[in-house]
Order: sequence, then C-alpha cells, then structure tokens
Amino acid sequence: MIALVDCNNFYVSCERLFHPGVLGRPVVVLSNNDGCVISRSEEAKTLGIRMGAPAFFMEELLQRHQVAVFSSNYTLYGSLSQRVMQVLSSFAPEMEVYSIDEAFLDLSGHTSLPTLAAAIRAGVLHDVGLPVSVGVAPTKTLAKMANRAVKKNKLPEGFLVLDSPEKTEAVLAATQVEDIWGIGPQYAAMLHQKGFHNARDLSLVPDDFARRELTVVGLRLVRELRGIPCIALEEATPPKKAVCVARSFGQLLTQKTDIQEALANYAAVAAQKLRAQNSRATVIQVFVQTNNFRGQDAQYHRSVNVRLPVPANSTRELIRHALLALDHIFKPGYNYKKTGITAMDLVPDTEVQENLFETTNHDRERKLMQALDGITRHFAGKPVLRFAVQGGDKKWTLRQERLSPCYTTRLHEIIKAKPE
DNA sequence: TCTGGGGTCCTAGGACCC
DNA sequence: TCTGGGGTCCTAGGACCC
Repeated sequence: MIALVDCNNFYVSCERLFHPGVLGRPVVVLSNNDGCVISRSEEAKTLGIRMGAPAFFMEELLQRHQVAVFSSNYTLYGSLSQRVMQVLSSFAPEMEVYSIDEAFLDLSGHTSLPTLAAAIRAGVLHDVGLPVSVGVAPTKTLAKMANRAVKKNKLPEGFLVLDSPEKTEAVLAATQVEDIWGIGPQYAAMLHQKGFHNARDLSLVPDDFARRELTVVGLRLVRELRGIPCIALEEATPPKKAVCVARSFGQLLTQKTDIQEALANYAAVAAQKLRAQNSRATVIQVFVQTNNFRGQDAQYHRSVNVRLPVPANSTRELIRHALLALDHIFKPGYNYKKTGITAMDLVPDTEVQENLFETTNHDRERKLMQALDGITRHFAGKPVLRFAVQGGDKKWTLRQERLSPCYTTRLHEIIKAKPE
C-alpha cells in the first residue's frame, strides 16, 4: 500500500507557524509579484476567494474581512519542507518527495495502516507544527484520491485508508473526473461530453478508448484507478532535464538596458542551479514578452534557442550568451513584462565534449565559479558578489510588499521569544 | 498600477538516411 | 505501366502537475 502525505494549505500553514496571531483569521499567500492567490486558509476558502484569483481584484474583499496577506517566501517554505520530509522518512524507508508539500510513502509490510497513518499525522504536527492529510491506497492515483477525499470531506481523523473494494468504490463514485490526478480541463471536458462523469465511470472504460483518447498516460491512469499499480515510486530524484528562470517585472520595462539587467540576473540563477546539480547546458532558450492582459498595448513575444559552443554552467558564460540571444529578439517600442532563460539539453558536468575552436579556459572558469559559490554560501545564499551587468537600479525587481522574514534560514531574522 | 513560476511527458509531422 | 519501406532524429505543440 502507498500513502500520499500532503501538507494542508502548505504556504499558509508555514506563515501561520510564525504568526500565531492570524490563527482563526482568513489568510492568503500571493504568487511572485504579489500577483495571484496561491494558498488559502480554510477561512479564506469559505469567503469564496478562488485559487489563482488576482489580488488587485480583491482589495476591497481582503480589507473588509481582515484577511492576512503574505507575499510568498520560498526560502522559508523550502526549509520547512525539508523538515517535514525528514520526519516522513522516519516512517518509511522508501519514499518519493513528490513536491514541496507532498510525498508518497511505501507502506508495504505494515499491518495496521490506520494506526500508522494517524502516527504520521501526529508526528509531523508534533515535530514541525504543520497539519498534514494522509491518503492510503494500493496505487499512487488512488492514494491521491483518498487524500483529496480527506480534505474535501474534512475527515476529523485526517486520514483515509482504501483497504476494501467497497471503500474504494465509494470514493471513485464521489470523485468527478476533473478532480482525478492526471485529468486536466481539456480531458475532463472531453470525458464529460462522452458521458464519463466520475472516476468510477473512467475506471470502467475499455483500454483501447483510454489509449486512443488519453494516450498511454491515460491508460496507466485508468489501470491505477482499478487498483493495478502502473506508476512506480521514484525514490531518487532524477536530475532535471531543463532549468528555467523566468519572472515578470515589478513594472513594465521599455529600455533594453533594464531587460538586460534582469536577464543577466536570471541567467546567474540558472547557472547556479546547474552547478548545484552538476549539469551543464548545451542549449539556452531566451524569451521576452509583453503583458497580454493589456489590450491597449502592442503585443510581442518571441524566443530564440542558442546552442553553446561548449556545454556551460558558468555564470559568466551563461550571462554572455543570454545577452547575445537577447540582441536577436529585442525590439524597441514595446512595454515588456517578462523575460526568462531556460537551460536545456543538460549534460553531466563530467561528460563535456570540448570544442577545438573554443578559447575559454574552462579550468579557470570552474575555479572562479567554485570561489563564487563558496562566497555566496558563506553569506547564506545572498548574492553579495555579482557581475557588473547584474547590478544597478533594479527597476525590474519583484513586488513583495508583505514578505515575512526567513525565520529558519537567516540568523538575524530568527524569531525572538522575548522582546529585546 | 496590479493577472506566478517551474517542470515533465507524449504525439504528430517533417527531414533525412539507406 | 510502373513511383518502397523502414527507421531515426528533431521540433512544435499540447496535455498535465504543483
């Protein structure tokens, strides 16, 4: 049997951990740039605040109901996530960290699953202070569904074990197709139109229908609904195949120099991520785009792929090639909203094909980056040392007007138990 | 004024090879 | 009169996830 453990309203719960004053009050966390709602407390859901709702549409509602609003603080959430995963790993040696707030646990061999599920819940609550829900079932897809049923029905015990055909059948029948893991809006519309409305309906479709209409991914999904495991637990996180850094600007930009500065910074982050997983990029893709919500503006979006002479993960080289790529696609006269870089066709650091005509001294580059990473680590990840093209006015930086401190990762921001 | 960011996988179709 | 077949690789686009 497989368990899916998922933190309840994760980002909101993280903020609440350090702001006990907002317990009982509606709380939301906003996306980058304070754009949309990406996490809501139960009270906020009751107010009808939707996932993904733009914050500026709701100023009045947020005020009226005294909603506590936070900018997202991924440093804090990442740190708490690690603590949750550490607790979970003590319950099952085989575990897959599926996302920042979810993990699949292999519970095979255990006899009393309800007892174990309750212990997992209590353990995370006690050791980290975050509430979780636990769904247990024979397959990952059914475990997901059980987990969802816990939350939807607000089961007081906080877990659900699908250990009999009757229980499974009931949850299948109560789950609409759009709420199945792996069925998005497009497939859901198609399935409804063909008369398949809930997960039970979908579990009974013929294999060839699933294969034809939903690809092999859908066929696996249908079998998982029938209790046949088709999606394996992936314990080791495979290295990423692409690394993307893209952000909207805090304000619209027209000057190329401002966009160059932003892009240089994103390229620097991408390079750092590559080094962290010992990869190099063979190709980079750079894009710029205007804000397509502004009907009054002329729209432009374009991207370009550039093959690097030699696979690279040095900040200097990535910035250089990113800016060259930008020269190809930047056109003056537009209000730009966003730029970004994707490092693609990643290869392991150790398997680099040198280029006969390349003049970069890679050994020197590698040592320079080691020094840079060492200094950055020393300052707890703060980019104290930068390239000149990254510096300047920072017209493009994110809006984060309600950012909470990094309580667990920066010593000077640690919470004080007593006023000084 | 203000609408996120970062990923994966699959398929179809074209180019090219022998 | 007759105009193959099988394979690989690449890309773009579409679907999904949190």
